[in-house]
Amino acid sequence: MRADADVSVPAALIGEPARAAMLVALLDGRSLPAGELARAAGVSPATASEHLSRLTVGGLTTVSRSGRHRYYTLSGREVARALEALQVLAPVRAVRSLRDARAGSALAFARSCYDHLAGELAIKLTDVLTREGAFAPLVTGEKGTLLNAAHPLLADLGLNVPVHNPSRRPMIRGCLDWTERQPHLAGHLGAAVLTALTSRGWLQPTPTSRAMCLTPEGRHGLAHLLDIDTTALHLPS
Amino acid sequence: MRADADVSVPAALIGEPARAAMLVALLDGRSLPAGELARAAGVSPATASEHLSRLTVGGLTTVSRSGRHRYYTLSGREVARALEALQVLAPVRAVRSLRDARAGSALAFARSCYDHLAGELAIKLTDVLTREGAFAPLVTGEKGTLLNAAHPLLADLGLNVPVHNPSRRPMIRGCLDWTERQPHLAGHLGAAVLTALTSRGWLQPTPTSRAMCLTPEGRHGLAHLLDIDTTALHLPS
DNA sequence: GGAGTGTTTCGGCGCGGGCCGAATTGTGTT
DNA sequence: AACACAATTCGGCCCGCGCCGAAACACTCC
Repeated sequence: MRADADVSVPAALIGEPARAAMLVALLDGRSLPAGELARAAGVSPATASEHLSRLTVGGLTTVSRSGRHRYYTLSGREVARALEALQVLAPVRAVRSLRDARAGSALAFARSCYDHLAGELAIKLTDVLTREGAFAPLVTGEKGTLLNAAHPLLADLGLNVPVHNPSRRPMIRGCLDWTERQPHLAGHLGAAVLTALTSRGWLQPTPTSRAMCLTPEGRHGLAHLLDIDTTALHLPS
Repeated sequence: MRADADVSVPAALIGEPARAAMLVALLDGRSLPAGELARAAGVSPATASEHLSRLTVGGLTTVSRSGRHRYYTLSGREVARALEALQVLAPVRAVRSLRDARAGSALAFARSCYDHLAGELAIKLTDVLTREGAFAPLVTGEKGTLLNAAHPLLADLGLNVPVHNPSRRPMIRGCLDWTERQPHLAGHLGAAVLTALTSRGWLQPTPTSRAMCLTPEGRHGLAHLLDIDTTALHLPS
């Protein structure tokens, strides 16, 4: 028998700008050391340490120590889910500087979202795959249905998609893209696409943010793959 | 172009015990007047009013005035989603009194969850329907697949389920039950089941909480429908 | 119009907690 | 052993805000 659960506890943990910034920095599934998270949140190491301690006690993050660093990571997919659900409710943050605008446009173009790709590029990919019948139109937060596991685009990326997947995690899932306001490809396949793109050097993670950087080879490769002009792919300058 | 959204804003709104209590009270989709929400949260009307004002400015709730009452309601399904996602992360609240225990057991047995049914009874229903092949086993947060639209249990409830549904809302969805730790039936069908049960007087909403009260007729009707002994259905005393 | 009730606004109190600098612990490096 | 660096703990400051009582509105009903 379980009494009522208090929603306010995890919400209060997330509802603090510094902590929220750290959690969002971890949203792509990476493990980051305390110092880096302090910088990401714009607070002193002392403050960050206290916040991280609370987050860990509250079960939102997990620590793993390695040498003199302590790496923090989101403690599970449920945490990422909650953060995404809250992002949908979040107002737009004002752009304060040119630097912010740059960072914003880079993020808007391509960024990692937990373990898959988000942003303009992700939407382009999703659109092409949907239009060409690889899977049914995605719905935010829902499991998607695979229609053509042998779609050439997927094959070109070296992905052979099993028709039936044994794991509990859905092969295809719609994840709301909060820059584009439409669902993009997530789930197993979404993760596989991201790893394929990075492993062939088309996209590179940036050290400071979740933005993914499109390399020149990536630009040509993707233009060919998506059958569009290279100029259609913004390069965040 | 959209800059980064600040997750901490909605989270901070939810991350306050009084406000969280009011939001949870609204989780079943009802509209409640300010005074009732004040009681639900255990604060004075003055305090509740201030909280409700903040929630509304923050876009989590909507007001509609009717006479000298002001009815507040969650402003959308996204809000309910976020609350559910946070509930998964929430720790168990300690039971402080017998009164709490009573309320807890009533809630654990049957309660409304936004617009569908949750709790032990919901799990029983979901189990029977799954075992008998009405739909595939549910996964939390995912769209489910209908297998037998003409299942006798659904027919007995007067539900004729369209095989293809035109709306964007999925017919079947798995929703994590935080008392039972398994998914229960949500989506269009979940909502239809709840209305069917209440409209034939088997379940009655309680004025003060989300608990649903099983009537004697409901007890017999459901025992027959689920093909189990009436004693298997707890009556919250 | 006047009584009664639901709701909001205002003023003021007090606690919680976010913040930092300095000191401390623990772990690699030379 | 001595040093350097990451991370945490401690002490103290202070702002934000949650809370309530009293008063002001707003609306209904008589």
